Amino acid sequence: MAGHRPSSRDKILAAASELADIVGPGNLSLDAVAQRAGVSKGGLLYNFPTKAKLMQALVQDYLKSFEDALEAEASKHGDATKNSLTAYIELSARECEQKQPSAAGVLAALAEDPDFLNPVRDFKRQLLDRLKSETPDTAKLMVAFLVIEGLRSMKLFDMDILNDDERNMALSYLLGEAAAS
Amino acid sequence: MAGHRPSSRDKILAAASELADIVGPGNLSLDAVAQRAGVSKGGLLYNFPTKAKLMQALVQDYLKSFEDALEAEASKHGDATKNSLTAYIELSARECEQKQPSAAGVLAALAEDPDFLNPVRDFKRQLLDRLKSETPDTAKLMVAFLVIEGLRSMKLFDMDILNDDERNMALSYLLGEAAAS
DNA sequence: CTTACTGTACCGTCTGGACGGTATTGTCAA
DNA sequence: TTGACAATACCGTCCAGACGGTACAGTAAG
Repeated sequence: MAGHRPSSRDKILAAASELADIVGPGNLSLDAVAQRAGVSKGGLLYNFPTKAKLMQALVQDYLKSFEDALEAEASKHGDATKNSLTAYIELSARECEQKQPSAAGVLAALAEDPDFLNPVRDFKRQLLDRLKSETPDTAKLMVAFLVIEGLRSMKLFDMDILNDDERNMALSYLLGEAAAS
Repeated sequence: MAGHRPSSRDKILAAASELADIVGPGNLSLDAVAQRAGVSKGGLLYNFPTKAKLMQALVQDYLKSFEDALEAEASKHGDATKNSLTAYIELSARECEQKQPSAAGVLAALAEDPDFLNPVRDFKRQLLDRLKSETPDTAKLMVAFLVIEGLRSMKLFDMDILNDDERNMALSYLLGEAAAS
């Protein structure tokens, strides 16, 4: 009762992501998710009537946390001391350093059916459009956006190709270019 | 060893990639692959004793075609009229425009077990090291490398977030920066 | 009475892979 | 030349188990 109780729904979502990370994105079974979430299978299916619904929720959850982080960043220095591209780069740099378990859930959704990623595509296109309207140099924006996508994909695949120095080099280059705009 | 006419092996590999693209990376079954390749399941299992071996071959195949393209690019203008980073950017730009079905096979391997991507990581790290030794400005190299990774990941996920103009803007910016090094 | 589950039993389907068989092509001693 | 054998490259069937999903009776809390 005391504190914030994690709902079954949240426990299931977290368990699904963690499990996807452990067993591989394509080997996620409802039985295993229910067990890890400390929920009966009937309970899981009460919250998510089908596996597809679970996958959609996993993606929505991922997008939601992304959106929240963006909003938090925006309200932190709400006025125009920094341009929005700079804010986005800094946010992404910070996200790069911490691991985000929910990403594995997105991969599980992808494995099930690539169409589950459509909301991600739409979200990113919207984000890019917003950035575009607030950034004078489109070429530099594209470069920055793509660098961050590259970084994000590496993290998604858990491929630590770059070391910290190399990552920071790219990021600070971007920040310099963004400030010069 | 390697036959000239399309061997069963090659047909199976192609069928697997195509099918992964159709049914989703995580829903690839040996039966379906065999059927599409025009081979019996026994025949498939003769060429690839386990599903894991198939997945490994899919990844190797992908890497091989990547490697071949790089080598072809290098021998095309073998001497130092262009630096190697410029060559890599141009190659990637060209790859961006054509669709590559083998990418779906890589996703299937990922869905099965993320560790199957280890050879990809190693290959890319090696590539980056080579580029690093031949490129004076490391920061610009990192930016270029990451932009290309971003582009590649979008293609992998079949997310056409950017239009041609936007893509070319980023690419020509990179080319300009690379030439200035 | 409703909400939010638990727990168990069950169903039809699909899956990886084992296995035994077979046609074709070499290899090689007599 | 021939007959015996072996290797290659598959085919087709079968199976134990896992899977998503259904059904339903029970229950504890508000």
